[in-house]
Amino acid sequence: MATSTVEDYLKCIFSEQQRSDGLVPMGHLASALGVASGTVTAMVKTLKRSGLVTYEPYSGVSLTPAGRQLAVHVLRRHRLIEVFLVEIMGMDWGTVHEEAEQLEHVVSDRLIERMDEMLGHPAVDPHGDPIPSAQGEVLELNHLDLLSCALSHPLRVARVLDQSSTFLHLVERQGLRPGSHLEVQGRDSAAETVQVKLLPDGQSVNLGFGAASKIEVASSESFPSEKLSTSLPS
Amino acid sequence: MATSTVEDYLKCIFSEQQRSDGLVPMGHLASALGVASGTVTAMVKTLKRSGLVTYEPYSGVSLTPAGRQLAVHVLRRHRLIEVFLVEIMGMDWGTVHEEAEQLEHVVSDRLIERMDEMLGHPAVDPHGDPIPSAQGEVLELNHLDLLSCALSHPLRVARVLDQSSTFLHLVERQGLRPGSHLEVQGRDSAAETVQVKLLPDGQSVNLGFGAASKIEVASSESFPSEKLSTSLPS
DNA sequence: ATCATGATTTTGATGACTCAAAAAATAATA
DNA sequence: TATTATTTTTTGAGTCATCAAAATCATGAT
Repeated sequence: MATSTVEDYLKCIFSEQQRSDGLVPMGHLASALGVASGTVTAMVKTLKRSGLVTYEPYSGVSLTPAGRQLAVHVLRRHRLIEVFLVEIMGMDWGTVHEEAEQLEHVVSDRLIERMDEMLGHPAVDPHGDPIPSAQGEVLELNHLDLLSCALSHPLRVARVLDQSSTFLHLVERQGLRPGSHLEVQGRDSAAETVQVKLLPDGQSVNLGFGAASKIEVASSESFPSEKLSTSLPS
Repeated sequence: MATSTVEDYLKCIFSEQQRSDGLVPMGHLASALGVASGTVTAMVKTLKRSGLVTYEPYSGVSLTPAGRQLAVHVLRRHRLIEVFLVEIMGMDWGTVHEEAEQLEHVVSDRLIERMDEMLGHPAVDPHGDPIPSAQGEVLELNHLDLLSCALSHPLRVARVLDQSSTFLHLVERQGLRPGSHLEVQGRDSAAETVQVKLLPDGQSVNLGFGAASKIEVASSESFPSEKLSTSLPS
C-alpha cells in the first residue's frame, strides 16, 4: 500500500507535469509540497525504487504508467469527495479542498464508488476540475481563460484553477463561481486588468491578469443543462 | 495535535478501562492494539509526558481527564461516522467499523457536526453503542445480556458488543441486529447454549454462551419509537 | 523464603519522513 | 572562458512508531 506521503508526491508530480510537460524539476516539487529540497531528492529515490517515477540525478522526475495510475486514482477520490461534500453535505466549496486532502487517503474504494453512484457519476468537481474515471481515464478539458477568450461573447465559468480558500472566496463574492454567466468587456494590458460583465444583472467587475488567468470559461451554449450548485457555508 | 496512533491508544485505554475499572495492564493494551509489549511501554511513556495518562512502571495505565476527553471525542467521531455510513450512505453495518476506524482520525469537526445535524443527533450507533455528546458526556447504558435477562419476556436487541464483521454478519443472518424483537426461551448451562425465539415469526435460534453474552437487550417497551434501520450491503 | 512463571521494561535496531547546512553539479552571465 | 548564481544532491541528525530479544520485576507455589 502506498503511504499518504507517496500519494501526495505522485499527485503533485502529476499536476506539475500537466503544466510544463516533460520532466518536473525537483525544486518545483519541493515548494509545491512545502518540504526541503533534500527531502524531495530522498523521496523521489524511493519512488523510483518502487517503480512509480523515472528519475535521473539533476534532470527531473516524471511518472511511470504505474505512478500515473496511482496519482489519477487519488485525484478521482479527491474530486469525488469534493463534490460529495458540497452536494450532499452542503459544505462551502471554498473549504472542501482541505477536507478532501485528508479524506482522499483513507476512504475505501467501496465508499468512493458509493459516492459516485449517489452523485450520478459527475464529470467535474466543484472547481470544474475533471473527475478521472475508475479506469483512470482523465478527460482533457481545454477551456480558454479570461485572458485569451473572445470579447463580448456570452460565456460561462467552467473552471477555477486555484484551490486556496482565499481566492475561492473572492471568486464567490464576485459571483464568478463555476456555472456563472458573463462576458468579457475588455482588457487593459497596461493596467493588467480585465473588465468582466456578470450576465444576470450586468454588474461589472475588474480582475488583475493573475486572477483572470485562473478563471477558465466556455461558450454559454456548450453544456446547457449542467448546473454546479454550490451551497452556502453550513 | 494528537497523532492517529495516540488517538488509537487513548481509545483503547478508554474501552479497557470500561471493563475492568482502574488500571489497565500493559499486556491488554498490547494485544488489543496488536503491537509488541515493548512498543506499548514506550508509547505510554510519551502519553504520560503529554499529560494524557497516569502511569507508574509495572502498575498499569489510566486516562487523565485530558486523555479521557480526547478518547471520548474520537469515540464520538467514530460512532457518528458509523451511523452516517449506514443511514446516509447505505452501507452494510457489519463493515462500517473498519471504515470509521480510518475516517475518525481525519474528519474535521465541521464535518462531524454536519453529520450529527443531518442524522438528527442520534443517541447510539448501529451497534447500539452510545454516542458521546460534543461536550464529552457519555450516556451509561446498562442493559442485560442474553445470559442474564429474564426468560419468556418480550425483548429487543439494544446493543451488540463485538465489532468484528464475522460476528456481525452472523448476528445479521440470525436476525438479531439492534432493534430486533425476541424472547429468551431457556438456557442450558451444561451445553452452554441459549435458546432464543425471534418474535416476528417465532423462529428459534441457538447461541453459545460466548455469543449470547455479547448481545444486550432491553424491554420491548422502553424505546417504542426507536428504529435503527440497517441497510443491506450496497 | 526461594524459585519458577508470567508480565513488564530495556536495549538495540529498523523504516518512513523530515530538516539544515555543506558539497557538488548545472546553468547563466560577464 | 571564467566566474557567479542557481539548482540539486549529500551528509548528519532528529522524530515517531515499531520489533525482537534480553534483562528485570512481581507474584504465586512449593
